[in-house]
Amino acid sequence: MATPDPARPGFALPLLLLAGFRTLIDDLHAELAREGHPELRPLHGFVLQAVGADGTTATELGQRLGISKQAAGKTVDRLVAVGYLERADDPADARRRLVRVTPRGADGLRRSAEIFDRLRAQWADTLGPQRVTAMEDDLTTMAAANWFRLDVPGWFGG
Amino acid sequence: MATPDPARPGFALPLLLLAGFRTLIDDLHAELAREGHPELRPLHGFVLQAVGADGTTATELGQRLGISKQAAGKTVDRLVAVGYLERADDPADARRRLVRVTPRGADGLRRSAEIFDRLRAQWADTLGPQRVTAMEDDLTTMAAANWFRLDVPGWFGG
DNA sequence: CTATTTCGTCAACCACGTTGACTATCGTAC
DNA sequence: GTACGATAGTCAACGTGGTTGACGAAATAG
Repeated sequence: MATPDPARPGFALPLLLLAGFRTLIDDLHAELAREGHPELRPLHGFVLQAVGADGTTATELGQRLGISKQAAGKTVDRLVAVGYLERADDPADARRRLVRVTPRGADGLRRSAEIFDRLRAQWADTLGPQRVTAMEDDLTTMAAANWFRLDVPGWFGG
Repeated sequence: MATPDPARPGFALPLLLLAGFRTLIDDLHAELAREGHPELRPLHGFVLQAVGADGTTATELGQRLGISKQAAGKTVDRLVAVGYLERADDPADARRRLVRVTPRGADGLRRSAEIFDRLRAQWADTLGPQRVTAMEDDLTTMAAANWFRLDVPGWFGG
């Protein structure tokens, strides 16, 4: 299983995509930990990104991430507990609880983006810029429908 | 978040790799369900693959998958419950419980491989065979170290 | 004013992973 | 032949990230 089986070419591709993803994510978080964000877990970056600069609510966050509002609420709880998000009352609607990125969360987000840029540059150094662009273009073609879906029902606990 | 930000090229790559992986896995399991394997969950295929034709033990399976023997044992429990794996005593060592793929498990595995081959062929039809090969080669270069690691510590429940 | 919808939360549950502790068995060293 | 260390499997407790169902409080529509 550690090496591709030439008689089964199809099996290699999903594993390679997962391995590529994991490589980037692992490198990102190793570097984030070095830069003062050891608490930031892989999912958190995507959640912070989805909350955005304007803030949002748990229900809306769930819609953006493709998960239930309850799951979104629990994730927000964890991010609040580690200081990356904060909640505030909505003066215009007492049912809503606004979720906002804290300064620390914004710092983590900014560093994540910078680190991803550096990692992409590393890939471009090794493979050549046009190969990386080709990979992005091809994946966009084949996977556009799943681009924004972060939930993985049935995959990681469904 | 639904479209890549040109100012942040690095952010797109991991999301695209994840989306590509998910696309293949989702398509695989949609087709597997159609072919009589609705119970087969995404992780199961990798586990069956890791068990292999010769069978193994829970501890060895854990080592192959990079997870603890306890986690491997629980996963085997689930696969046994749905009929894809079976346990047997090792006549030569009463401590060991051999784990083997059942005929149904072998059928699922064979179909998975065939479906992956067809999906790869679809990608090759759309992108051109040399682009798919290039993607595989490039991912092998960048992600070889994570090729066989299926565990995602800190990612999906760590 | 009442009926409906929406937001957030609580509770129970599942999948998948962890660590620690424990039993039973094997292999070896004496 | 017995004592001992290493190994296989399991149990228990827990953490993370999901699910569905139920419910109260607040907004909105009639």
